[in-house]
Amino acid sequence: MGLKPSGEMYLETIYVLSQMKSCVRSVDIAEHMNFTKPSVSRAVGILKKENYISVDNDGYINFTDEGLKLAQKIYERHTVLSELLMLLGVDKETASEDACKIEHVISDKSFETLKKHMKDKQKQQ
Amino acid sequence: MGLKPSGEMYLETIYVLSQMKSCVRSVDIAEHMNFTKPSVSRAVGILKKENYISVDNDGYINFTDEGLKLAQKIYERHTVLSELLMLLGVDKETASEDACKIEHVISDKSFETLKKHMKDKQKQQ
DNA sequence: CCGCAAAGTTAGCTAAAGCTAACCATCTGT
DNA sequence: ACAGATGGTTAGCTTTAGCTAACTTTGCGG
Repeated sequence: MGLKPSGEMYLETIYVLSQMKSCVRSVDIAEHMNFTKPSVSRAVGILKKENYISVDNDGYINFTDEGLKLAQKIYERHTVLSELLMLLGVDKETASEDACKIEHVISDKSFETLKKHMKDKQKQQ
Repeated sequence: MGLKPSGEMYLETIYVLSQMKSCVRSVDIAEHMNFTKPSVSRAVGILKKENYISVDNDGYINFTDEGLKLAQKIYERHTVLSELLMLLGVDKETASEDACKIEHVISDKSFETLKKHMKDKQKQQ
């Protein structure tokens, strides 16, 4: 039935971590998000049950096709939104924080519009 | 401790209703937001307890100074954000829906930046 | 005056998503 | 070989914010 902001946040974190290190475990997520192990354990269980990730016997997490697609989508939103805010003069810290919130609630339609606007703006500068 | 998105949404709704009709009651909010009376009853109780509104003996709702200020702030965010999205080409419906979500999570800093950008954009067109 | 409709409240359910405490299973170092 | 660290899970608490069912209060119409 589609992920909630919280689930998307976990997925995005897994994506980011998977680009920084070869293998991602629950404990890495907990560390990175500053959540407790049980919280992560449950969230990972849900992502697995809903077929966004798989977890092998050693506790290493891998995306399913659907999971990867969604993670990349969220991550793109994050980067585009924070770049856009920064382009307009918002400091990096704030831009990233706000992008983190907006990325989970904005519609595809609005996001694509903003993305196009950002590209144009980027060119003309 | 500051209102959550849900509380802000109620406040904004009261503000909008108060501009459409002389008096606002809980049942009007319920009608407008498509929530049940008990849900609204609790929310109104919280807004009252936290001093954003007062409710007189007849059930009519009025803002406190703080409540009005916050309601106007949220409402301004809503209008500016949806105008901005529309200016960039997003349809009214979607723009309003997205504004509704973003208005509760964006920082003052980013909002003011976007607002300024919108004004500029508005002028040059 | 009786009865109904409208407005509000109370009690209690649910789901989401964080938490702690406590436990289990490995793996490692002396 | 066994103690402790590391990683994960289970059970159960808390808050938020929606819901239904059922109640109270009030104001009318006939």
